[in-house]
Amino acid sequence: MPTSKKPAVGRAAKNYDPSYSKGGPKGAPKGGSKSPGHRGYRADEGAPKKQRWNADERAARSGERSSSDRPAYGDRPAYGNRTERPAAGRSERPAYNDRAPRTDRPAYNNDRNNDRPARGGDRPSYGDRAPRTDRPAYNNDRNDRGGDRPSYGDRGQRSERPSYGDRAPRTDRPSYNNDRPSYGDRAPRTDRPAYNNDRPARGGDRHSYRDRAPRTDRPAYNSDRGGDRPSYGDRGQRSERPSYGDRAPRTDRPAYNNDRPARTERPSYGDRPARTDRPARGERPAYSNDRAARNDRSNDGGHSSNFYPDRDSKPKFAAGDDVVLERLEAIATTAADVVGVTFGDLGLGGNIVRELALLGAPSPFPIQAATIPDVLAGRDVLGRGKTGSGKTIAFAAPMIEKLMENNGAKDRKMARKPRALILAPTRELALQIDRTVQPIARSVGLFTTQIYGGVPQYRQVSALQRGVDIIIGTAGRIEDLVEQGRLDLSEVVITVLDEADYMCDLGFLEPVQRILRLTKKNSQRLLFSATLDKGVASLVKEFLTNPAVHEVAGEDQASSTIDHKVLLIEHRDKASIIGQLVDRQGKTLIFSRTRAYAEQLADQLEDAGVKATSLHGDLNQARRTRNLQMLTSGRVNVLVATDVAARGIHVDDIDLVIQADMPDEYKTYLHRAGRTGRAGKSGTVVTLIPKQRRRRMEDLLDRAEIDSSFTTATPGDASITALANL
DNA sequence: AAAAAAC
Repeated sequence: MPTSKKPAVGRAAKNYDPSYSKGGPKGAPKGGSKSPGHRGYRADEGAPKKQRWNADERAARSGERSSSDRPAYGDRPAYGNRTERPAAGRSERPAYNDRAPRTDRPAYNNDRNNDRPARGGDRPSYGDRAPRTDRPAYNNDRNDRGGDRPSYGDRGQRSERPSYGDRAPRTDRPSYNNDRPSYGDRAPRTDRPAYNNDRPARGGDRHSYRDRAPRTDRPAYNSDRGGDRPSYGDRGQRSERPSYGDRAPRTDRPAYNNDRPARTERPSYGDRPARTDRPARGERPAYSNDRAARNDRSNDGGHSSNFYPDRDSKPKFAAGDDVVLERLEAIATTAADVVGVTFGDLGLGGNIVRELALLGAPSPFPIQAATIPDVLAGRDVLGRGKTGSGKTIAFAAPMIEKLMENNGAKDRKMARKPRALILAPTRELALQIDRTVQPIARSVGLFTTQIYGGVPQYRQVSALQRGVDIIIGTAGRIEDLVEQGRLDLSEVVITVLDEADYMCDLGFLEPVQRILRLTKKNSQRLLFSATLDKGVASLVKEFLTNPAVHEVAGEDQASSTIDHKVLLIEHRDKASIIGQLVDRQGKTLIFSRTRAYAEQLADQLEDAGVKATSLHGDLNQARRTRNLQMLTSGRVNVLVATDVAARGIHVDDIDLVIQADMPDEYKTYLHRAGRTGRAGKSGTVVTLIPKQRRRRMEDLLDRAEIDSSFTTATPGDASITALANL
């Protein structure tokens, strides 16, 4: 019985007001009541003048709330009702205010303003949001759009904004507010061109597809909505509902507790013998650059026979060891092989070729020329091309061509099962891949959707219900939807693993295996990575058949446009040295080993007046998406990230990568470094280490086959200012 | 250590 408060408030009564349970009748005045029986009553504090609790009070008391007062939300973990809440509910929104702050409360200080960007100009269009009835339209899977408006925290507060004043505690916010005005333009996202730049794949001079942005035919949704089916009449409304997506992020909350101290020093691995079982580059079998020879290699079978490591050698590759696995024996393609070859020559159809040109890829890069014919031929393919060499198009374009050939766009029936799957290790990467894949797919009438966590699932699910052909996503949510019976992978005939070697890492391998087992047996699988090695052997063995292995010749340190420097520093100087390095014009990406340190460092830089933000797994997806976008758009010059940003992420014009903590693995080094020096531009990688790490660092660089200078540095040294002036 | 799920 609702009026029986006993059970519902057991905890509250104990903690707050023992007399409460005897209390007054239900239906008493709202919070701040003068009724002694009501929980809002505060005899000692002139209730009348206390209109409303401020954030602190709410935080302090939120745990004591009686669910019977707010039956709808009491312990509601999900926001289920929220979506149904009638417009009227909005006037109640004050209640919501409490909730938002709550989520972050434990880590109030960490909660760098990032989360409230949206507040001001973002929501100008709220008024027209009215058409709630058209909600079905939500289908539009505008995933990453949602990202912009992280928390409904801002939502409710809208009308109550005045009360913001009480929120005092967030003193760290100041600079943010200043930026905020410019947020206004965010909503329409006309500035999105930046998105297009994200396409990781294209190196070279093609990074200029930004000009392509104004694709008026699908302006805003370009990247996100898997379902941007034109046939969906609701399109128009979309712009008015930009907001919903972000609600979900609450799930990230618990993670905030990590106040673990940033560990910058790891015990000691130094004694691990440097493994050099990798054959020297030169020893690799002679490349057959001959196209004809390559074409009939289908019967060579040679690659796969010695592809797997010896069984007894496996234990050597224990997790945690940074070892260089044997290279895959690959067919190498050189740039010279590709001269004069067009995408059409490789077997792609007219629509796709045209779309690629629009994307800024008029002719194939070596890795694309190498893998496209084999993918079209239906073979399993392993592809290795250095960071930014065009791997996304290398698998995406032929994959789409194949899907189209087999019954392609004719099959538009609702709830058709997806026929292709692209798996990525991080959500940002999945998003980015979709930005490349979707336009190509759309050019031939195929549809894509993103399936990744951290955002509400309903848009993803409804996209699936409408029917999509290509799924791009991360492992967790994909498995989740499969378990819910909302996603059926049994018709998937092409599966791509991007960053395949990483997907074989501890923690990723098993989910990936489970997902692959759900796809059609003996279907086509494509594995790509810049650091593809025999670490993928277990996957290859179970899921691939006689794979063709491709790489691009001549991709070594000598051909790199990246300059590497190691600074030997005192640990206590680290922050000030970073501050000095970052005092410059270009975009800088800083890698930290832990989320907490990334957050802390970003805070420190901001405090020092640097426009900086962070990217790591402790942020909700909305903030992740937005913070990355802030670097892309140039709103900040500095992004401090964990290794979540190490792989695949493409941001134009990052010219300096700073490793505030050295990476554990040589592969991580290569991927982090690969965020710069893209598109043939020059870039610099600076790694800060205490001098006792020098030996380990040298070993790591050896494994990565990188030459680097080592310089002892203290704050203010010329070596540092020189770097800052690059 | 980080990443990846949570209507």
